[in-house]
Amino acid sequence: MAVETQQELIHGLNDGQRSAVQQTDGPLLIIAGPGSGKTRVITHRIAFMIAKGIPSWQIVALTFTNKAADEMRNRLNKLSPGNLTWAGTFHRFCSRLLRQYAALVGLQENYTIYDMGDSKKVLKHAIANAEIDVKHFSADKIGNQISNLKNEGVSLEHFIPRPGNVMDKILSKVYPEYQKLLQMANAVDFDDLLLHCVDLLRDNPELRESLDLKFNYMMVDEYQDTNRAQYQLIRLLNHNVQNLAVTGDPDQSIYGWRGANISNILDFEKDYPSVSVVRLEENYRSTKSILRVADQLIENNVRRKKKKLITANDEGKPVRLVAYPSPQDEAADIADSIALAIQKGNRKAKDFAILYRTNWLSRAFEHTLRQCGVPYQVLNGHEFYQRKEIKDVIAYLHLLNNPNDSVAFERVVNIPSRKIGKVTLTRLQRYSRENSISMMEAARNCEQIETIKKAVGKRILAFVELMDGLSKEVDSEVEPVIRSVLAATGYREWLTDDGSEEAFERAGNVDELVVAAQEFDNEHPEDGGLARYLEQAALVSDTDVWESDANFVTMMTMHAAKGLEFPCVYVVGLEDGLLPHERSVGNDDEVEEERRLLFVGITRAEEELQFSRCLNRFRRGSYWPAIPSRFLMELPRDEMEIFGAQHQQAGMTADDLQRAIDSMDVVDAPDFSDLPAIDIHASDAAISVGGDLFCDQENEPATKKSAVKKPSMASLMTGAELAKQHQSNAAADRLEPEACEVGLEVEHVEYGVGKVIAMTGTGRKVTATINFPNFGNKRICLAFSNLRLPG
DNA sequence: ATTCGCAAAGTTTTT
DNA sequence: CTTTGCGAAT
Repeated sequence: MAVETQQELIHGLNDGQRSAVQQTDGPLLIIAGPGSGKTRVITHRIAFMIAKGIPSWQIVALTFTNKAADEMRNRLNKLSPGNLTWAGTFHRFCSRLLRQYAALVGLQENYTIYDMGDSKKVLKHAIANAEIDVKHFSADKIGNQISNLKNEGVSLEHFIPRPGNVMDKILSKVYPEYQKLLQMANAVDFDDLLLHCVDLLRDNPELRESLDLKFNYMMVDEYQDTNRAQYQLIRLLNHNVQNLAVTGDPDQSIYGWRGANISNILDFEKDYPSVSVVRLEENYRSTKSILRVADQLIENNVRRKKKKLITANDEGKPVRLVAYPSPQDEAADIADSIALAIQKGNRKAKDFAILYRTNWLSRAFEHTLRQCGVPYQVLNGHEFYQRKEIKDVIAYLHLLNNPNDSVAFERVVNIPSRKIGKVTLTRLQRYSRENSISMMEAARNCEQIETIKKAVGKRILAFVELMDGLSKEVDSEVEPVIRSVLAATGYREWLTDDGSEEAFERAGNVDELVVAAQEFDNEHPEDGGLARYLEQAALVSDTDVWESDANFVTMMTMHAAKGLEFPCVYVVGLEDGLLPHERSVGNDDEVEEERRLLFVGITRAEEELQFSRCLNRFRRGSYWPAIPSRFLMELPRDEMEIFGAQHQQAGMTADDLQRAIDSMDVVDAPDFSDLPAIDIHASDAAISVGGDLFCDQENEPATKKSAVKKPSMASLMTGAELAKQHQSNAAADRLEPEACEVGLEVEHVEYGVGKVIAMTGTGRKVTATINFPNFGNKRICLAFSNLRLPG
């Protein structure tokens, strides 16, 4: 019977897939291009192992998101019911491991996982305690450095500051203090979850060996996105027993910025010399025309192993590239197209995805989709859990679960107001630091603190008693605990006190939290409880909340889209500075990562794909001409459909472009789903020619060019456009920062005419000190002001 | 202790 | 142009 099952499991797989499934032992590297049936291979491989007689509890599968893990578990349960394979994210895996061995790294099992906001608060305390002047290194910078160290697997005792390095000198003071505060709070940050586990295994050889044996078979998905700490963890758990299979695609490595090390996958063959390598190159997802676009784009990366994308799928429709006058047009047209396709019955809402580089780009689309009555879901971050009211309630739960959680203490001690203010808090903090105890302990002993008056101490003790009382009510279910907290603190009443609409909405969010907790209780009858609930709340990711079955248009970042697929994909905002992001230009490796990001975006599409960019983009207060993304030059434009660039020709000046923009007739949204396209080929369109506007990166950025707009026929403009025009006109004769010099007469909207008497700063921070006859001297940052020449 | 007002900074991407 | 954070005032 077992043999028959094994046969069934490899039936219908291609050669590469089959060989990956059948090689259950020893190190295995699966290079899997997009849409190559990777998840299928992984699940079938695990089922195959189980069918072979390998105990399922010896198998661990590490995935990138919880969603991917759920998906895997579901599929696996169909192939192999009742199996005990552990599937989950690295962070969850480590979290579980740490709960068990917390004491070995100086924690208690009920430790708290701090999110970024929480860790930042701790960091600020650490910086203050270390008496570091944050003049030239911001707290964020320092935090990033610590995070980078941790991602590199450098724990405190392995950190050796380089002599003469200023940042290292700061880190040598802040890093230890930060870790000390975390430990006192019995808390970890995200990076610590991994790092503590690495330390745990490194420092306890016999434990390491037993776990190595216990997790006999390991699989790691998205291996190209693992960082050094994760790499070390994997190596530590696959030393004696090397039944390790990793899957990944170097072309989809998009997390370098958070420490992902692309050489982890490129060097896998060196790390495990006896490795077998399987390549899954056939794509089952996309049309030929989409794949050619993806292929040609990624060919431009230098640091890469060549790989071909092949598919037996149809040719499909040509990929579209559209230039819109403004983001409003972009959003309106795309929403219209989607609405029309749905209306005509060609598509469902859930067939569409709108992908972008940064989260804020979703706003315009939310607006237009709502107007068109198209249902949508936006995946952005842990937005729900970041709300003040939610964080407040969760903080109470954290404090109940882990009374030493000082960040939670500081958050809720005066919410609702208990007349325990900033000064009192500072006194408690000092006491807690001097005695190396948590805030809660300090509060308990507040009568010992001379500087705290009796009356205040009484209020503090009342709070301590409140929490003590609540902690007795903590039981196996979460929902009743939240209800007790709300009841005992009067939080909800405090929230709705002012009767405002906003307050009402917030109360609604709190209610939603209660419902979510209830659901959690129902779904986790065995393995629930406060600790697990809080762990889950801390480790949810963007895509985890994505509802793949519900009928919504999906909007998310290209990062979040990894691993997903949609029939129709819109990749929007393809402008230099957005993609590639302005913070990566100038660094070749980072630009290559941006290119991979677009590659990921493209390869999400099954049947239809549209790129778009805008000629103007609203940034920092007003509209600026936007340069097309350099990646657009790298696509096979001769086979794509190009819209909206009709007026652009090689050799245009900025003014010419502006005139073209003003007379653009793309305002009436073209209907792509239906009309025969006006096919403007590359030879006709300026963006192909390398006209200096688009291709010559040596040129000054557009933001520095004159932004003069010629008025166009008002009768043809919508209200939004008029508003936009107005704004542009306001900026029309705006003084260019580099034209400003001492002695110049300038005019300010509010202060009138004045004379520049001094200039300070460089780049965007150039500031002029200007003497206005009626207002005296004013310091004005040129990049943000509306200075103009008088007259 | 809270509230108000002004100034500076700012927009990646996420476990 | 917004938001956030800090400082001063009540």
